Amino acid sequence: MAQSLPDLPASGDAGRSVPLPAVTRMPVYLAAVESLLAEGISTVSSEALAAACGVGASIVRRDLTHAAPVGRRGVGYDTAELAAAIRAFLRVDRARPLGIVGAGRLGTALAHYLSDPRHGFEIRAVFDADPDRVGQPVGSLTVSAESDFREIARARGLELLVVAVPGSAAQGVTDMVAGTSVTGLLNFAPVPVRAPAGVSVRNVDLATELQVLSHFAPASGGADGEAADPLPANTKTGV
Amino acid sequence: MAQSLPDLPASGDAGRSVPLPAVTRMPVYLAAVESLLAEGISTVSSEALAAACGVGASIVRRDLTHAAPVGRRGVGYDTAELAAAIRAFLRVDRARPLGIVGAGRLGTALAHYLSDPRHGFEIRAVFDADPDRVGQPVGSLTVSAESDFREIARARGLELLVVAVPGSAAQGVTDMVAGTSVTGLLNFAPVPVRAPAGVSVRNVDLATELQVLSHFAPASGGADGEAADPLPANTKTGV
DNA sequence: GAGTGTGAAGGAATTCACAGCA
DNA sequence: TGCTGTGAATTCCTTCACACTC
Repeated sequence: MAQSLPDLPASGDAGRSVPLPAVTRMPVYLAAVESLLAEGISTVSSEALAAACGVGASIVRRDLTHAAPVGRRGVGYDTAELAAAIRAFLRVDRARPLGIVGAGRLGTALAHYLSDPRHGFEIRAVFDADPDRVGQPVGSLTVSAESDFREIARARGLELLVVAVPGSAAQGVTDMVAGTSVTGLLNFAPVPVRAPAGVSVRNVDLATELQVLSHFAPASGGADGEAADPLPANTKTGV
Repeated sequence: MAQSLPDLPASGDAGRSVPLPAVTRMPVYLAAVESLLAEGISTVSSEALAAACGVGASIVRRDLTHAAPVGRRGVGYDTAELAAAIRAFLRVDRARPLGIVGAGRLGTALAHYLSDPRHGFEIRAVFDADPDRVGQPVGSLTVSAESDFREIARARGLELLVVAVPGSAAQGVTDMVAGTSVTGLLNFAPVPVRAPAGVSVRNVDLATELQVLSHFAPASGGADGEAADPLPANTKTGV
């Protein structure tokens, strides 16, 4: 390192971006801090937080200086302040308008789960391509026709979209979001999708998760010489 | 909290372990290769596979030498052979016996989704603590009482367990698996669980995933100076 | 020539260790 | 003294470039 050019690392980009692994840990911290808040605890140390989240203390400190630098030396972090800072970092300090495409079993399960406002989201629409499902109730909402997506997305200001449709339909749904207010897409369909510019995509394939787990889980009763290395601690998101 | 202690590095283990990021990419490769197989394509290059999976070609080669070293120089990878090798690596070369705890909306949705044998799993039991749900059908199975878990798990040789119960019940369910044939646990409850020794845990919290996505998805229409760095490509599992 | 396997270089994230503030 | 914030060291993963095989 230390080549001739001192800085100017990311050309033109002012981007002081937080490492992705750190971002994925923030919701874990947030959940832990909210739990402390609920118990009336007003201060927490990096060590205590680390223990609650199953990570090292120094990584907690580094993460928080990146994303929520509200610690006080010799004291710790004020829980209320820290929770607010993390929520702001994750942009869930206001409930974000959310839509779900696919009113099948998975889609409706997600709709009910995410309707808890504590998660930071507000479900404003559920769509389905099947005419039989359109008009059916899901929680306090009514299923809308997928063909009305663009209009409704704009009208209701949807910012995030959960895609819970069959794999064959996923790319089509993804293409729909171009030019709408949607800037993030959580894809549960078991196929990769290419998103329009300006839209972030995160894929969550349940079968994939299980297969990864499967690798680390030996057949039991196995007196096979195979030791099967352990899964390195808090893998994956939610610790 | 983490499950297994951070250390205890599989003592005595000669440890030639594949990097975790590489493991998480294997299901993606597998899906792509199976798709090629279905098209009757019998050979694939690292470059072609990389393009299909949205990663670099050299990482594909490195991953495959780690986990499925079946390439032929100057030729490429035989798709059938590669698929078999990856399945073996992930231990899904035989359908793995799987149980689901929690027959609520999410649990039943997962049950139906995973009942497709192509994923490499065979659902052998669905449990619930609610007596009203016990005896109800889920697909071709009948919901069993959670209190019968240990007995049924042993009898049916369950190796993996999907936990789809409320957060308050997750640790209790996790504790149940001690001493059974279950060696892997996929936790959907939004709380960290500590697993018994010898059991790998992977947490998948849907709210967490959305919060991570939320960070990368700016409020639309935003003329806010905030540029919001883009999500670094194929984050998370499925490509 | 085509394309894998791999040492070596490069970069990113974690961990260490301690300086600095309350 | 207690605990955060942070340069420096370390470890891990990725990328490069090419030797080697078909």
